Amino acid sequence: MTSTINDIAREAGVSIATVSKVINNKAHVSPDTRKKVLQVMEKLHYTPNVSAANLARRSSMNVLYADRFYKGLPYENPHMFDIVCGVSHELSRKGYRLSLLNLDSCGKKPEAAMEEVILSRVADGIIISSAFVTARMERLLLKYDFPQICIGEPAFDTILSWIDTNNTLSSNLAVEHLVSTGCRTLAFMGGRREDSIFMDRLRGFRSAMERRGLEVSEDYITYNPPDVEAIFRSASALLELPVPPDGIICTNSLMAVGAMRAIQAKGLDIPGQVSLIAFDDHPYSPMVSPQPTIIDVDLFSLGVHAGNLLLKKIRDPAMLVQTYTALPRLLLRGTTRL
Amino acid sequence: MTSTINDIAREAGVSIATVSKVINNKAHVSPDTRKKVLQVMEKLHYTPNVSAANLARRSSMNVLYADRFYKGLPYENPHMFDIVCGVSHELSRKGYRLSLLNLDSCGKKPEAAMEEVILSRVADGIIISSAFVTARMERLLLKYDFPQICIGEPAFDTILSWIDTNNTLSSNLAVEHLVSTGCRTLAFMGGRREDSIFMDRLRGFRSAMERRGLEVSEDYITYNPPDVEAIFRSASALLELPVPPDGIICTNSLMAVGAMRAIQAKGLDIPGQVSLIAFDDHPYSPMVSPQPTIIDVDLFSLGVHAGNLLLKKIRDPAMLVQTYTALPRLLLRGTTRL
DNA sequence: TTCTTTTGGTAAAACGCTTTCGGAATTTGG
DNA sequence: CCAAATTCCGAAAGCGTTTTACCAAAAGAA
Repeated sequence: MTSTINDIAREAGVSIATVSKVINNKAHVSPDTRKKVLQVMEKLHYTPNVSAANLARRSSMNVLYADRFYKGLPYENPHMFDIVCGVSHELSRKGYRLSLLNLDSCGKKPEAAMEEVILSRVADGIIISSAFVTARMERLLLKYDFPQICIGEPAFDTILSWIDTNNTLSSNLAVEHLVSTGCRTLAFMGGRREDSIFMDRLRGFRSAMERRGLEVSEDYITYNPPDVEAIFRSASALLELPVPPDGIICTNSLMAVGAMRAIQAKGLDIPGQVSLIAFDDHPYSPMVSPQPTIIDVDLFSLGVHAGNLLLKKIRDPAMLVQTYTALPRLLLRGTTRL
Repeated sequence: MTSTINDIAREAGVSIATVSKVINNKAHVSPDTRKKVLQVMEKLHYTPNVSAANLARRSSMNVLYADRFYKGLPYENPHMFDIVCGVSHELSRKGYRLSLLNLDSCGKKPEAAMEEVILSRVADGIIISSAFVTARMERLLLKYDFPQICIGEPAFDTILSWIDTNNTLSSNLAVEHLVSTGCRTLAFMGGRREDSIFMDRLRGFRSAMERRGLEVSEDYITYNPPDVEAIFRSASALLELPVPPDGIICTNSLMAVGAMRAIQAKGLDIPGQVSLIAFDDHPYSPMVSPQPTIIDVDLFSLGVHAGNLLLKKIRDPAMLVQTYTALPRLLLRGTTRL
């Protein structure tokens, strides 16, 4: 059927040990022999059997991305795929493969599924959504000293490695930009109180304001459900305040749309009378007019970074814990002044 | 270190052959022995080594999803991830794993990468984007009789298996809905002529119109670049025609936005004076007002179907070629009459 | 009873690699 | 020029499973 290392060895008149050395670019093979072996490999269309190599080498050249991959997920989390692409890109450049581990629909508890994965040696490391990183999960990963990177800072104190976006810095950047373009009264439109990402951004907002000696009244901070109409009302209320805001920070694009509609409904000019800045870019930005100024993060790069970090840990098990936060960037568009 | 099948056999006082039978749920093991072995496995936290099993069994319980996974991809193709999720979900339910094969950044030509993948036995089958299905690729897959499903109908006549959305039927559904809600003059806003998906939809549009005995003049068919301003002008031009359309079919959401702006700029009512229907739903639909009526496809299910079909082929190599087209669905929202 | 199946189990041979170890040949150093 | 080191290569021992071939004992069929 397909050729094996034995066929190559026989045909090239060498031992399989030598062929193995050629395959893995190891030393102690003369240029002539190497060339000969390579020719035969080429001729017989030889490709090493991955399972056999994995077994002998005690490694799979494989990494898992552990998360929930379910219906409509791009709707809930339209950005997650960007990270996956980044990881995959980096790994495949380095000769590794990325497999998806569906921690939801494999019929087992996440921790059980994880232990099985580790013991079965199906992967050399794992990239795991911090949504699945419980204390038990942490213990498991540490127990086996399994190379790992969490996507998102875990919700508890941990000594696992993680990477995340810098939400505090993002808020700071937003405030900085609004203030430097002349805004005096800032409002903040957040999501639900339970959502840590919003709360991080709110914390960042408060500290950024404080650092600049600007006062922040609770009246200018709103918490909104993911519903355009509710957001519209919430933004309208902000504009009714005795001193209405001249700069609004929206923690996502949906809020940006609701807020913009409210501003326009009041007949106010954007960015002439009210500036607006939103978090997270998305494919349909051009749909709104004027196009919103955005603070976001290059998630593809974040994925590349995660892959890179994990590979380092795999190659050097002694490597220490790492954390990394990606810097936000400002996409200057039409809803803030220059 | 971690326990092997030998440890289990010794501890349970049986041979490794018996343990193997227990692991794989095979016959010829007495209930008592089976129970005993299972207990020992549980006790020693035993999980079979995947590489060893793969090698012996000559299969990998792994499937590849071959496509381009690159920066900003969710922007170009925000729906692709939904398919991946569907495939992953179905496979993991059946005990298979899904790996991503980046046909772009692995440093080889797609065909070379594919041959390597097949020969290395790293996967039992492949799901491949038809963007990569060339004639050479087809020959390769057929030569090795490698289980495969194309995502999207290949651009040439092929005997490979594929699944796709039914663009013709989608157009038909759009026409049907518009006509049945009283529209008389329909316009069609397509993308670039090079893009097969648009052309399929256009073909479907023409035949649907013909079937109803409705005339379709070329004036009512536009080809647009992915740029809101251009789309806006194009839609405005449509509305300037001697007999302006009272129903517009937009082949994606961007066009819907451009068209809606043009209609509203003319002071016309949606859907009172002009109805509008667009292809493909997306996470930011609620951002536009009124929310567009949409024709789309459940891509997650399409992915599930693809995974299912591939698994069948893997388990029964004699299975014949299959094609499948997913039925579109109508999401009735605010831009068409009832 | 006697012959045939079925059941429960084992030993041993793959599966296709990597790696260690040792030996011969060659190069280097002093 | 000789000892020491280095290079090149092969034999053989794994790696941890699955599977085949075979055997004894039990069950069924006649």
